[in-house]
Amino acid sequence: MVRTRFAPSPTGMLHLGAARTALFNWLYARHHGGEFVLRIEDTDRERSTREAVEAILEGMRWLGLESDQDPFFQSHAMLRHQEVAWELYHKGMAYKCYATPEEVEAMREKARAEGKPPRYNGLWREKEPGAAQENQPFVLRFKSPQTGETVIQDLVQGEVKMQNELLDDLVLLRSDGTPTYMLSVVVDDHDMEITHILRGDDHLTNTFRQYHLYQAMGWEIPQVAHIPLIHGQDGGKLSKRHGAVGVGAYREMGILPEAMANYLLRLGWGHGDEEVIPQDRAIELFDTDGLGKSPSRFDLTKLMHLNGIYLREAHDTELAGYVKELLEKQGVALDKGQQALLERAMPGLKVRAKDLNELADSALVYFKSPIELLDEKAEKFLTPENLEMLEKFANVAQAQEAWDHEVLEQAARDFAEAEDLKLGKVAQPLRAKLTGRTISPSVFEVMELLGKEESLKRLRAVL
RNA sequence: GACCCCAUCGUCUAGCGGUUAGGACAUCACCCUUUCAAGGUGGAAACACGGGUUCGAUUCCCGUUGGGGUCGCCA
Repeated sequence: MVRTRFAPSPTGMLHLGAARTALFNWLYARHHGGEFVLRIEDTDRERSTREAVEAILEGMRWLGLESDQDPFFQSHAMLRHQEVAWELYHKGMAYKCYATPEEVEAMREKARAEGKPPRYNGLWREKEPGAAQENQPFVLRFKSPQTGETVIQDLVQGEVKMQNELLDDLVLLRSDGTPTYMLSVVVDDHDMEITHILRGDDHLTNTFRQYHLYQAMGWEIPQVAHIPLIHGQDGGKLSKRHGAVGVGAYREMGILPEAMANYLLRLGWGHGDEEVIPQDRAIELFDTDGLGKSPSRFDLTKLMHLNGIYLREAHDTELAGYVKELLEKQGVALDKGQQALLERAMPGLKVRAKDLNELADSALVYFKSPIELLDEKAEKFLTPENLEMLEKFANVAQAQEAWDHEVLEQAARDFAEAEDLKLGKVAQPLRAKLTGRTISPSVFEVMELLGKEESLKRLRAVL
């Protein structure tokens, strides 16, 4: 059975790249009817924080990427990792290295100077510790093969080769006895029976070193797929200087999780001409053959476009729920009647918004008075002549028996004709007076939803 | 610096030896229109370069250039 994992280290926000990796792993498992698990790689206790774990879980929940098991914390498996390290040692596949960090650094410098890859030179590989090493600190290093080449079959990159002499003897246990990342991932992926690893291609070179660890333990090697990283607009690795990199920030920008997931899916993965791919369709289509080999740039504009699409297709009840919350945050509480109004107003509002914040703001015309909302552009429409004209129109409106947008629009058309005005010359001042803004859904729709009483009240109010 | 990876419109991508090189975002024009959106129609826009292989290369191979990644007792 297919089993994938997402293994973030909890040192900050849920990065967009990480979110995409999580999404791919989740989709791969779902597509193949397998399982998806979350492993928190918190072995660096200096940098790992409780808040970061929360942010990751929160982000995953938001994106709808539920895992099939409770999150596994790597730090809890430390004993197991050490056990494997010592097993390797007893099998003669690892050795104690007494070189100090300074000595190792010197080796690197020397190699660098010789134009070779900076690496540990294997000083203690065959050397037996003498009396001088008694009670001295040491690290446990893995005996990496020094000759031949390693070939891995990557689901995305294809066949990738590496000369083994380029690999140095990686540290398995630090001088304080704690396991390193390189050891822990391998042990955990094996113990958790992970069959497929989809991760950023910054891990590609690690794969060669991990390969030999699997071999040394006689373990089966999982399939790997290294996906190119997400870059910023300038082509560099996506980082803070490109703007928001945490999914939480996009949530706050009013992005719908469905849109975020769809956008992330299409960054580095494609299926013909399909652009709008909701979750169930994504599960149906996703596989590694659709993954691209070249890095892609993050484009906020396209994300926003997709958000608009999902916004328009979203259920009015759902959107009204989001908006209600956002309005409450700004201190605008809605009673039951207003909530119903909000939902009815949604079709007219959602086609005009590109994110939830805009949507919430546009809904204000129904809940705040024109005086409160009045902006400069709208004010310009409220000239003495226009106000006079609107007074006349108020009488026309009041005379209407039925109160719906069609009737009102026809009344406005007739009125405009009688006054020898274009409809726009009536509608725009009307909008300004009614909403305090120059942008809103159809004024006639606004009037219908506001109701006759409220509409006339606003129309006749002295600003 | 060494090693590894990548290279189609500005961006995301389709293409898997023979296509008028397709779609989407953005952009421009027009239409619709009470504003703003949405929508409709149309336009401009790409195979990085140089060698091969082949009857024929965007597609296969090599090199150049450009970009990215990795070289920790971080993960």
